[in-house]
Amino acid sequence: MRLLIARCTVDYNGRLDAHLPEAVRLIMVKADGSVMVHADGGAYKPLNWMNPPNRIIESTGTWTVTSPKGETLTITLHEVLADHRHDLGQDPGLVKDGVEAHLQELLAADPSTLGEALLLVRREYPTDIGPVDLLCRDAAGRAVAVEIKRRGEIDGVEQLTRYLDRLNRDPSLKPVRGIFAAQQIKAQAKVLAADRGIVCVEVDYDELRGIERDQLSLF
Amino acid sequence: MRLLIARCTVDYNGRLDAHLPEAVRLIMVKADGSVMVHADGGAYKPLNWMNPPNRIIESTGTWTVTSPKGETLTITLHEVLADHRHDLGQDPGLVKDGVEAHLQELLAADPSTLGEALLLVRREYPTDIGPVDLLCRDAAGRAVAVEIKRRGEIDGVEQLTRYLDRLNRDPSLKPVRGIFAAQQIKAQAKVLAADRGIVCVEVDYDELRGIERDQLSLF
DNA sequence: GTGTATATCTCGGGG
DNA sequence: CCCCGAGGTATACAC
Repeated sequence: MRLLIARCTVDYNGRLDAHLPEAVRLIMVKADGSVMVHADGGAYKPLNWMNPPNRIIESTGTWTVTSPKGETLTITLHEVLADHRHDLGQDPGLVKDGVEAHLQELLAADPSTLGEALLLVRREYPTDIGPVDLLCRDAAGRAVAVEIKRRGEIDGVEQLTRYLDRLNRDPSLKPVRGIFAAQQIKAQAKVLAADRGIVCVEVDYDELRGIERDQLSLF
Repeated sequence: MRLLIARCTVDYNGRLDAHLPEAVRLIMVKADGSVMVHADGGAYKPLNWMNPPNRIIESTGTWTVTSPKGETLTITLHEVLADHRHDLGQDPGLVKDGVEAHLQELLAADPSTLGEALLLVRREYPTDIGPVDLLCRDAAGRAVAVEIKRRGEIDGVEQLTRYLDRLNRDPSLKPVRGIFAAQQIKAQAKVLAADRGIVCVEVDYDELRGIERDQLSLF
């Protein structure tokens, strides 16, 4: 990684055109060819950047960074105040917990946590406009589509509505009803869901995880 | 701005839980209190970060960053390889061109570029679920709602549909029809729009800008 | 590769 | 303050 502190002007031409007037900034060049221009505030997004892969041409006082997609970043260096180089090596990577995928796993493992007797048919059940998070059958054998979000907002209800519309065109499934599950569901989303006959369920992630742990500890 | 190169482990607890095993990384602390932990790849997103405002407590070998929202970032320093400090000063900021706002300006200035005689009623016409990009009247005096996107995708059609649904509840506007305008519209979005009686128009931004320039040069 | 959905999205604007 | 919409969104994942 190379860290340059320099008084510079920067021009980006690509998906849009952008220009940075002269000022002192941090220019970061990563081992994979990424280039970022940072100001001393406004975390964490750089003012300008180029995603890898890139070709970096360094001539006197000017860096030209080109991507295969035809984007260019031109950095004009007026004064270089520091130029640090460090070898960081490969990063072992981030371990995450608490995102939607986990919630989906937990609910797939036991759909009855949604408040009624449900049997999982398939996770990521495919339709021609995208996959439904869970497709289940209820006690009476009727199809139930479940859309899972970490935070339930209006877009999620729209999404589930589109899926229901699609699924209900399949005679082997029809009639399909919907359950919208999330850790928290916003009032607007609840109103829209109610309007469309979709049931809302707020699930407690920590509790769910606790239940799973308890079940595992039985063995 | 402070730039630390250090062998470290990092833990984030907040909107989710995340952990970084021991490795050499860049730790960037900005003047506004932002903290970012970068690896030597994977532009431009940090592995971990905290947005300002923050309280940073530095004790021997451990940094604890706390936000008012109850998020915490704990950095354990195993070995500090470098510690650079630089004063960058205030940044004059970025100048952009070519985004949706500009497209909206150009179409507002001359809605007839959408392919028929239209008269602008108002930009950002307010409804209680959000503002419609353009509200116009056609040659026959009928209301037309226009949704503008840089790239036309399925979400944009959903958005316009919601607006039309709202606007059609207003007797002074009803019936309102929709035009979905974008530089490029995806096939799926076109299908959904057609299904809902919404007209799709692909506009050429460069040409539009050219026309504007020509008109200006008449004066 | 395209299409779809997620994100500690970030960021800015308006009520 | 929240809510909403845009983004050079980036990123992962299924088809």
